[in-house]
Amino acid sequence: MLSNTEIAKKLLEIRTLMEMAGESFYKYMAYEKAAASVENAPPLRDLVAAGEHLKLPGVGKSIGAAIEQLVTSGGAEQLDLLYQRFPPSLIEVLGVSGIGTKTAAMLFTEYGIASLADLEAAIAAGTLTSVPRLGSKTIENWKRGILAYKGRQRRTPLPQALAIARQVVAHLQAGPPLERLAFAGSLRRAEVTVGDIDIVCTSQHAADVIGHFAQWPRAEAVLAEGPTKASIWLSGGLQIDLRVLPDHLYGNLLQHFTGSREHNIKLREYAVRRNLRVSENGILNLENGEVITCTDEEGVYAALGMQFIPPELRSGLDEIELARARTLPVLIQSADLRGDFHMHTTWSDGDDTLEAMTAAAAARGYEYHAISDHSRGRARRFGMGADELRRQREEIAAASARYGIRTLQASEVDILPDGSLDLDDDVLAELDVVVASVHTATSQSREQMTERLIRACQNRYVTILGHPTGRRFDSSRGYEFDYDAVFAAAARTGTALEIDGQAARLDLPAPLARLAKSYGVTLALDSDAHRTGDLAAIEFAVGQARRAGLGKADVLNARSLDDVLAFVARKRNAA
DNA sequence: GCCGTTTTCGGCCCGACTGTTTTCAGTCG
Repeated sequence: MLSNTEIAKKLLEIRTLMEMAGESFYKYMAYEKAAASVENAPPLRDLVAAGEHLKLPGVGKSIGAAIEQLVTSGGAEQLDLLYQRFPPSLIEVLGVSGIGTKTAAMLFTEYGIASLADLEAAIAAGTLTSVPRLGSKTIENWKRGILAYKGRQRRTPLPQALAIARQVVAHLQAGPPLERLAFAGSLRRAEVTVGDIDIVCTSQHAADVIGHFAQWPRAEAVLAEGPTKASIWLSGGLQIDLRVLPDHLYGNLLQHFTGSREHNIKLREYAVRRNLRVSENGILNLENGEVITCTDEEGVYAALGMQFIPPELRSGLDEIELARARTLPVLIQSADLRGDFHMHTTWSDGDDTLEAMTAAAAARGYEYHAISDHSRGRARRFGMGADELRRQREEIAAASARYGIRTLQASEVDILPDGSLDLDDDVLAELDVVVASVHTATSQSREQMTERLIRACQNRYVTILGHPTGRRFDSSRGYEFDYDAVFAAAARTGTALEIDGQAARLDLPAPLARLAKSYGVTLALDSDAHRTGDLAAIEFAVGQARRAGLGKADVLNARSLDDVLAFVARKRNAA
């Protein structure tokens, strides 16, 4: 079963092959728009089953049919036809930076180059030296591009990219004077993974800033270097783009570089209908030739007659329509959070003591937090049973009093393969909060996993379902289950679903959190910290929540302690 | 191929940088 991301990839493949086949620009661009739409949509498998995929923006009759085929069979008629003209292996040639569809199509039809291996062989044999408009510099760039392609990791997880971005910023700030600087692109939109790092800044010394940037010692290569813009490559293939403009254009610049691409296209299409041309250089009034420049991003959206659109919502779905109607949701913010329900200590697999974690939680200004060490689980060395929990309770009371924060006792209890829990109900009943998670038997069938999770929701003591999909960037793709069935069960039983902010997880991902909200589910944003320094990972959970369009009312830990305890009690008493 | 707060037909974002060029096509974001 193909995931949304995989289907989006197939649509982009169709788009690329159509361009090579000489189809019209707008025809293949429609596939690109549809692919972006699919990325942010709820699971297509379920949409297609309900016939609702045709409601996705950019998906009409033709593309809708292709999506249906991809969902049911994993392939599409149209793709097969295109494969008759161009081999699938030609796609990898386009992965080489500097080679686009025109060049790839030319290399294939004129020189029979059908794969990356063919291209390497042709370069080595020198057969391309006689090709018109192909000089030695281009060939050298391709060689470098091939190396980068081979060494390139997949898209970089957001937390990792952010750490690198901060190092670049430190380098930039040590250079020529800057006025304002910000992360842009997918990093600012809090996408779960980023393809490259975009940074914008304003300065009166653009050329010097660019030069300083290009000389960053960690840069493996400088891809492009112009008067206002440069791109570098790090070893491993991550690309960093910097754009520098004068400060009075900061709003236009930030808006432009934050994207997404689809958001900008839609925004500009809308602007054109109002005789306005939007770019990073300002908003040009096509009627009177005046240029509106904006010192902040709010000004850009205001000039277009709409509400400010938070970066996390700029996906190109329906945010522009909502902003025009002034009906965008008011998104949750970090400052709204009053606590964190998921963290570990040295009582189980955490690195820091309960006291240290409590002090750190208090230092973040929380009203409450929950210590949720693991249950004993299968062969877990430090997991906690009834006795350990009882002893831990005394330590919690002492720490809570010392740091002036309400420390709740929780457990991250394993959901066993049959959906029962690793601790007995009478033990769970003594806890303030219960986070239930799947850690074992993750290869169960979709049906088994669905049953298992629903049964966990039905336990009156389960407050929160932890990292619900089980995916991890470093190891696991996660397990499959029927999202609709489980989310409906969570809503029905008053069980919250977690958005786990741990760097390797970010689970639930935003499209699923959005789906959960549509079922009326309450979400809990957690750090899943195993050391004091990781409590800040809750920010990543906030990012996903914002992408999902969640507001304060949707988030359990944006509520007061009394309201949280009432949420817990309501479920316990309802059963 | 998709879409509509002037349109169900006639539109469809915008600009920077590179290489190989005497004016621009291709690529990229």
